[in-house]
Amino acid sequence: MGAGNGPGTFYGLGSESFRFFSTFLSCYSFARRRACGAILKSRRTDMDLSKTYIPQEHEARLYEWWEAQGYFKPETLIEKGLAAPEGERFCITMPPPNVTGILHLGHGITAAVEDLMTRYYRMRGFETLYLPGSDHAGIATQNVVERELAKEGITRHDLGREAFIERAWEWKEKMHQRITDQHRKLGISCDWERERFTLDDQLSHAVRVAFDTLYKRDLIYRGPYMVNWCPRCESAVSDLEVIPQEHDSHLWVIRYPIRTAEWDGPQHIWGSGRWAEGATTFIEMATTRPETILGDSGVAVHPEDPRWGALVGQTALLPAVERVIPIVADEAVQPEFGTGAVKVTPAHDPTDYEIGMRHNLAQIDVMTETALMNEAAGPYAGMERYACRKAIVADFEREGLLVRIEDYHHAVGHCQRCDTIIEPRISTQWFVRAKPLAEKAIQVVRDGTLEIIPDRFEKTWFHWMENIRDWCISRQLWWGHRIPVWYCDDCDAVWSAIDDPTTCPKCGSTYIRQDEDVLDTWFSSGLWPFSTLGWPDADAPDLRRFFPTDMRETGYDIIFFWVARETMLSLELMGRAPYRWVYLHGLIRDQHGAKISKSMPDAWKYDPLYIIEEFGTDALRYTLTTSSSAGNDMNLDPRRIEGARNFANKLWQAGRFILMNLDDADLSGLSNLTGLDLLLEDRWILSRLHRLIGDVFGLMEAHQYGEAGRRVRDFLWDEFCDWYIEATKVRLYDDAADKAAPRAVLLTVLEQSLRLLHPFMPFVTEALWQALPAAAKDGAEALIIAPWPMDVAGIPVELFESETEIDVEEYTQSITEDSGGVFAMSHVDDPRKVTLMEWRASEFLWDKIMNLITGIRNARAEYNVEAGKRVAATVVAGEAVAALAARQPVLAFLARLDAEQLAIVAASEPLEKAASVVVGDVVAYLPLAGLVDVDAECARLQKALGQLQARITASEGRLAGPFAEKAPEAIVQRERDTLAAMHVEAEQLREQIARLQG
RNA sequence: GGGCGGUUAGCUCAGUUGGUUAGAGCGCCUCUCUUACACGGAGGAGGCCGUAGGUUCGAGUCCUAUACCGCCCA
Repeated sequence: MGAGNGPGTFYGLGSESFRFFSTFLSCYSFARRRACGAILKSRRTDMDLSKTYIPQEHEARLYEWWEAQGYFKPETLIEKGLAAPEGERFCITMPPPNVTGILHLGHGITAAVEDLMTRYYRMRGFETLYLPGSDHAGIATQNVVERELAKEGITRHDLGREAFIERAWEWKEKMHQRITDQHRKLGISCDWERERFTLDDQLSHAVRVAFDTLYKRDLIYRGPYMVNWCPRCESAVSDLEVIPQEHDSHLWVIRYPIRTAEWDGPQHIWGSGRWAEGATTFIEMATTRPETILGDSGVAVHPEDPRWGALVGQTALLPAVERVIPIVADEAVQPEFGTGAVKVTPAHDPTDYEIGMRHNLAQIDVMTETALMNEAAGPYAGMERYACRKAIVADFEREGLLVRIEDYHHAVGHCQRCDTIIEPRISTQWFVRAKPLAEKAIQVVRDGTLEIIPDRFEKTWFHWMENIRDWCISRQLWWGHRIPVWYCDDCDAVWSAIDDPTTCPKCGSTYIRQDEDVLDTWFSSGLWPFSTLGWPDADAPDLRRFFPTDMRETGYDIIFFWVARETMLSLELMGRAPYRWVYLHGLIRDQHGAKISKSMPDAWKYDPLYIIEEFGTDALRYTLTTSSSAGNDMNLDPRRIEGARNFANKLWQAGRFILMNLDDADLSGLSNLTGLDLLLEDRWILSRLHRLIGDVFGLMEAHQYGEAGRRVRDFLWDEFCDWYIEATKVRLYDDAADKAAPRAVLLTVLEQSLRLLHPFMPFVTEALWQALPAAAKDGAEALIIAPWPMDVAGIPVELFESETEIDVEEYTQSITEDSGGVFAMSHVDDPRKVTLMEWRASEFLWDKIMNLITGIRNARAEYNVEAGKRVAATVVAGEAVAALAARQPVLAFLARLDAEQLAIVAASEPLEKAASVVVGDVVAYLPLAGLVDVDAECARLQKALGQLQARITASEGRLAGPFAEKAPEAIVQRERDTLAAMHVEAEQLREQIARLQG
């Protein structure tokens, strides 16, 4: 190997395609110092791209090569002069995947979109950093590790905290390795040397500083409040971690006896069936959770409810535990629900908690941390909560206190991680005061500092932020960042510290202990955009250079979990928003819109690794980036992936074709395309490329990535492959023809298109690009760092765009007057502008030729002309005769006409017994001897005329109405032009019909 | 209950300042293994853009209402 900068340094692949590749690379590095024509020549004789594109032959080696070359690192871009040291930069931090398991398509689209952005900005010449990492995912990881332990028949308590954490680290190492491998397979160009993990020392330090800062600002507090308790995880969870699920359940209507003068308590024991004997007055109410009866400390009715007004102020006797509870009036009670009275269980229901606070009712916790009934539950102590429910309902029935049972459908909160039913419970926890943070987060979105794409999510953002509740951040787990708060056993001091203290700062006691709990995992990932860059070290170079970052790209499903928290924490700790844009992609579902889960029978079809194996990474990435638009879900149809695979191959074939047709070409003309003898189709494709580059740039800047990717594909397949490449065959297959122009244009268009497509399909584009001759690359050493196209042959995409819409007539005339095909406009002084106008004008004539060819092919098909048969034709071209005649061979080739018998004339008498193809004012006659049936031909033309006539009528109607006065002049003029053209074509059709009938 | 999104060809989806005849892939029909490509090529069929109103010279696109599907929040 030459300078050792080729993939061959890393892999010794023996395929033919690869041999060419390494040969070429060695040539390339050599060529940087001196001309290597001879080597280039020998290269082509033994080179051969594989017959089809085989992703496996390229992906791994290219990835390793890119990485080894340092292309993923911003430093490399500076060193190579591809980005300016203090110039524009682009930074995106990867949403850290959980170390719980393997990647799915959600991670796939995240990686694909983020890498697309990264590669785009890198090629744009920005100092670009895509920073990877992973998340310890506290509760989720702890759960999977516990499940692993369960297989061995042990619990985390058997192991103890330290040993358990060791096990969790082992798990993390294993999963992290797998996740990283998969990300590499996806081809993402992130800087692995900057990879972070939320439990890294530095990031853990950041968590402590963040906590300490917020605590000292009184934005973190601790206290006993109603929280969502997961009895399986034995931990509090935040509001967002509770997933409501619809359930078919019951409404139990029960009654409690009122203490009266006649009856002030039971004479018989609970369960005897005579407990309520003698009671005269009852208050009736409904509950969905009978087991919480045991924790009731009151009954509430609406103050204006006439049914129960008389009872307010009296007391009821709570069955089973015989607690005397007051009947209170509270606005929160909905009179229309159930009986209008509700039991109040302040320790087990958020609403009841509020009511209890207002009326000073006791908070009686009747359950343990694992949701067994505790001693406060009296006779039910020790029972599991749902067993207790059953038992207590039975007892109520026996005692005549169960009025009825109704069917009831309602939503019950489940733990996001383990699906256990959440038990609302009073518990002492740590909270972040969210309101002041949310106000700033609202502000930055309102004033446009932070832009959310698509913008409809801003509304969601505001709504959530405006109704935000304090964030419970403590978790009763072992895996995570331990809360940096210490308690002194001697003086009861409580304080937060960044470094572990050894003594109490107040009394000096050494009897201090750290809080047992850990922080919510989102607290640490909420620091991600700056902790990964070195914060809290304000002088960390990455922090200074890359913060605030530019993009947060993620699924909209975690906008609150993560994006909102990142933003709030960044605004509070850094004083500014963590990024400029939030780009939210949609969720991926299967082809029928069902959520993809491991339990689906065809889940394997949606495994990214399977897809990569089967279709290649590029196919997956192209599909994920172009199959939907921002914020919208995607029903991923495997057929689309197949289509993308086919596209990669199509591109490969185009590359093969071009390389095969270079021979020992002199490619010196590449740098000065406009100096070559460019024919109509050359100018056309260059014009199309010029437009494409401009459009794609606009789309990328507008974050319309999917549309950009589709445009490039459409251009490559429908214009470049189907028309341009086909058209060049006329010259490439003709030994007498000038091949320099088509070769140069083929190479230029392919090379520039590969750049545009690279962010979408990094591997096939790089592999192909590496195979192109150095002369076509404008000095770039790798496609991944090749500059983003902004011009074609020195004509910038933004040049005079509005002024260059060409007057077609002027152009056509200028070449009918035998100007040698050169378009001259004396009043335009900038030669680039003249060229561009000429290119634009060529679109008009080439369109005409394409339409003519399509029309002829259509007629051939209708007359069942043998596919390969060359037929004679006469084209009556009117004033386009010079332009068409100049491209006579292409017309003959693409329409399968007999070049010897193809006449292109300005005017002619209609041909007898010929099919006619009418395109505007041009008519092609195909004398299909013996095939043309007059009636059939008439019908064919009549059909075309009928369709055209309908459009003419519509157009005339439009122009006769208010349209002509009210619509903008340009639009009206266009309509007039169209109508005129349609009249011409209709006239031609009528003539043909008349000829046949006459 | 509040909010958001979707509803476009048989299927999966594009369609961003309203402007000629609404597009793609796959599938379907006819032909074609023509020396880049059958993971291909040529030709073709297929849509009153959920429904009803409205604004406008002009609506898939803007407004209102409504139906169905989905999501988020309470």
